[in-house]
Amino acid sequence: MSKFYITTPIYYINGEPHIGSAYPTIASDVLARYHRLKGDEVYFLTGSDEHGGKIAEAAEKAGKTPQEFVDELSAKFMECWDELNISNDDFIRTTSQKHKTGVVKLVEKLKANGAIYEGEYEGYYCQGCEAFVTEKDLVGGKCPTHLTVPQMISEKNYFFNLKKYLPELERKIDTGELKILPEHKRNEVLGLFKQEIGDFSISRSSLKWGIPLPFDESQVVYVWADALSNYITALGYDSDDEKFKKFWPADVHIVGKDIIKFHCVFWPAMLMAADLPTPKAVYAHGFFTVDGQKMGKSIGNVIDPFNLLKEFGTDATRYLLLSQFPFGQDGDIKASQFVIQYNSDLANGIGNFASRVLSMAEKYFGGAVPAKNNELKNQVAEIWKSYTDALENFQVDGAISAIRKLNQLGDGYVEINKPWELAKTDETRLSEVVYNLLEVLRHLGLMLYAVMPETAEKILASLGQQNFYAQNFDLLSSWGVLEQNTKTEKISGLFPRIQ
RNA sequence: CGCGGGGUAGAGCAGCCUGGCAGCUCGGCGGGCCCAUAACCCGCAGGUCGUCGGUUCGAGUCCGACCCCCGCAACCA
Repeated sequence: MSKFYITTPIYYINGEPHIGSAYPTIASDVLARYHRLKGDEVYFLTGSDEHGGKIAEAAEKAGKTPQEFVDELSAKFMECWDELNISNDDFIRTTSQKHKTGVVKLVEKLKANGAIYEGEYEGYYCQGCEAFVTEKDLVGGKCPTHLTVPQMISEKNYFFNLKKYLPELERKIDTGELKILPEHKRNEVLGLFKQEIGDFSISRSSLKWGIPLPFDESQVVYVWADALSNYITALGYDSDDEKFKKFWPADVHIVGKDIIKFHCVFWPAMLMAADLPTPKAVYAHGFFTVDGQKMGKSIGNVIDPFNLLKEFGTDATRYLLLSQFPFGQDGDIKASQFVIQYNSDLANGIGNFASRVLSMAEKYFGGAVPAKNNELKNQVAEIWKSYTDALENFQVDGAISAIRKLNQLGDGYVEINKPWELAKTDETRLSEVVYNLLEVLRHLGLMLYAVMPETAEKILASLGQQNFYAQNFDLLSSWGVLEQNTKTEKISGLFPRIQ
């Protein structure tokens, strides 16, 4: 039994949870559930990034203190994950005491190891925003919100000596000691090393809403040093030694492609500087457009996960989001496609298959599993292989393809064998066919568990397999687990059609 | 010369790394079936794979040039 530590990004909560944060969270949940089913000891972490100027600003706009503001929003995120049936083991908040002490210890360690030096940060500073702005933010040389010309000022900052760690880091990425996936993202990161990568500042004096720097309390730990640390502070870096030792390094950080550089360069370098192992893999997922356009409030095409949940329910929402395009690539989501796909894959596909198979068992055998038969053993084993291969490589969409294939195998098998005719002519053959169908349904349920846990449980329960996750996975995924005379029960309305 | 993604059937996508029958889902059309959630199965139509050139016995795939679209990202460290 091995361990599996998987993380999502921690979301910057200056707004409500939306589909952009739900997507990687669901995908990570699928991977976490798969590994648990396999028997791995899993630690699945998500959380919220709650410091920084933007949050202070948003809080002020809402007439709240920053702490009140993030308390409310982080609760919203937790509620959303709860409704999506996310099985995270912890939800790390960067304003939590556990995190703060961890960050302080990490920064002290970096300082002690000589990885931090004092320097000057130069940039345009907008008095109105009370923050540094980049030239890109300016409109006609002025701050777009305050319509003033920002001043070029410099302040004392503490810098992280990134350069010192780059050659060793490049080697790790090159040799695959730190895997960056998908492949093209790895090339992108290696490309960064060919350009100049400058040291970055890990503190700010102009910010108030953050963690005070232990060796200079006039400064605050700058966001990235603060946020990235969550992956170790959640495990109790320097406070809960046992948990930390057991799960660190992370097996995979699931990240958005916008934050690759921070996760593949800054973060591993910081870890190296603190004498800690680097993560085994960073997996970057893609972004999506909605109906061909970038999702945005101004366009009005934002998809709210709570609305999807209301319309389709937890399991279908999970399925629909993950099946739009390959995980790890960009793609487009069409709102109109959801209903179509729900009906075809879930109602007509999985729901109907479960329904037809279980009612045959009921009708022809009085709801008892007939004698075993191995006719579909090899075909199902092959589909399992594509399923596990996909998930071992974080290809969540590949698992969905395997599920579809198994569903098709089952439906096709019904047509070929025509049980309704066998019922009149050949009782023995009928029992073989129905056994095979029930066993296919069991495998389908098992494969569904990672993606649609509630549906999986319903299907497996209908076959008398309530305690499936407590069992040995190799056995469980092999053919012929369903014992003769096991009681079956019909399910109704697994996925009712949507008109 | 900032960086990245992309252009393959009516729609959405895979295939390209590692060249060898152009594939999947939805939709359309036709047929079959009656176990099932008006579900399921089979077949058909539909593509000069963005353009031009090159390499090759063979190019969607490799090389070069060009055209066009999108993003720099989830509301913004």
